[in-house]
Amino acid sequence: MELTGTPAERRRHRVRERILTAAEKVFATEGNEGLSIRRLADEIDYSPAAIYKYFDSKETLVDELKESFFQRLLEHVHSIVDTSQPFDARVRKCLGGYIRTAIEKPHHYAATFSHPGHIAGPVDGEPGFEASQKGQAFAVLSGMVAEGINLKVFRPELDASLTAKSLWASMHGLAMMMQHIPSYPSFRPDQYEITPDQFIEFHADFLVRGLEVQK
Amino acid sequence: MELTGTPAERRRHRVRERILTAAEKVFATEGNEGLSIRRLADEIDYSPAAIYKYFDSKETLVDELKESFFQRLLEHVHSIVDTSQPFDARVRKCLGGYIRTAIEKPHHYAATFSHPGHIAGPVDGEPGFEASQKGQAFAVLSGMVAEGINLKVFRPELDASLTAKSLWASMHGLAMMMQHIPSYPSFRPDQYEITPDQFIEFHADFLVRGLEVQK
DNA sequence: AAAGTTTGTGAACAGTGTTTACTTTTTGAA
DNA sequence: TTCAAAAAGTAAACACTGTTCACAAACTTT
Repeated sequence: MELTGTPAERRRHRVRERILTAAEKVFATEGNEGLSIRRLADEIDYSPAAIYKYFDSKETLVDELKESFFQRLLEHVHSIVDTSQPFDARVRKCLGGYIRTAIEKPHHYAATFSHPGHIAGPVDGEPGFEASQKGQAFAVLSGMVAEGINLKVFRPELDASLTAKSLWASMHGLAMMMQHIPSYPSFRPDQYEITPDQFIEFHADFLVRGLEVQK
Repeated sequence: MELTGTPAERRRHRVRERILTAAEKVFATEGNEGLSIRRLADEIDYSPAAIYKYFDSKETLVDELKESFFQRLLEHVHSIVDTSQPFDARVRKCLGGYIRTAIEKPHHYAATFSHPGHIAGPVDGEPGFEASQKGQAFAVLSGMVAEGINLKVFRPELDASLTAKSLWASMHGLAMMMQHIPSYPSFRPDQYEITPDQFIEFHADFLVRGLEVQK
């Protein structure tokens, strides 16, 4: 627990956090629609107008929720990538970990990528892109692809940047599908049962195989 | 122009269509948020309450918009598949066509796959799935994969159903990314310019190559 | 203790989807 | 043609939403 700043600042920070944690709880379970300023005010025993002393709008408040979610997502992927496992296993775990984390908080993930809120911002090539969360996530992915090419595991003619974008899109797609289409992975229960985790593995495998050199 | 039914029925149908086309116009440009019942009522010179004589709720109205969009999407894909082109070209055109149509009406596409509205419904294995739009779209895709396996173009150990799901998710992901992340395809303009169409092609190619037999 | 700033509030504004009671119009049969 | 039943259309209200504004209370600083 940090005890920095004047008492007033600390008090302010405490209330701000109370608002954020209350918002986080509602948003995680009911999403943006279920999160209303009045309800939030009720839960922390303040008036609705009070919240506007701490946040400019509901959107900026939710943006902070999305940002800290994306931060966790990024850290999780990073923690996998930084492992000293064989390249192949690392890639698969990284892709799978991304989807799994995305599915854990569906509302957060969908909101992050649906409204041009925080996922907008600097684009590759523009100043500040590398420092942005999006830039970091992209760097992890395209770095992995580049490594695969160097290791001669992935095809040499591949462009790391473009391939990373295709990979990300494919991961993103599965994350969205598994959220929004009921029992997406478990189609055809007559033939064989397949768990979400197994399908994620299948998907990651399907993508990685497309990159590998043909021998 | 069909002249079926009693005059009353035809009149009713005409008003219903007026509502739908007005809604379509607004929804296409401004999405669900921009489409309000009052605004709709204004545009067709009725009272807001009148609309509820034709639709149970705003949601069911929008569901109809989504449904007819998905119908067009399906028909477009079908028209490509039914071509007598070489298998490889057909697959690529089909995948690309899907994304292109999705991007043409971003709000429709995103809404269709975001809220469990009409994309919900019977799941593979349940009765009525094959007849549903989702079921038909899935049949097209998994049929193509099965054909590729038969032609020994795709790897024989692939499961057509699972693979189709992975493919669909990957397509879906790119469609969403290209909508929501500004200039997704054109990253790294310093290295080389790439148009959205070129990126879609790259993506489809990336996916298909992962399915092909290694020679 | 006085002045000034921050924090909190009740009430209102402008929206939203939806329902209710009511009137007008249209329909179908006596 | 007349007349009751059904359908179409509406104004007004309800219960929400995010947000703002004038004002009061509390805390800080001088």
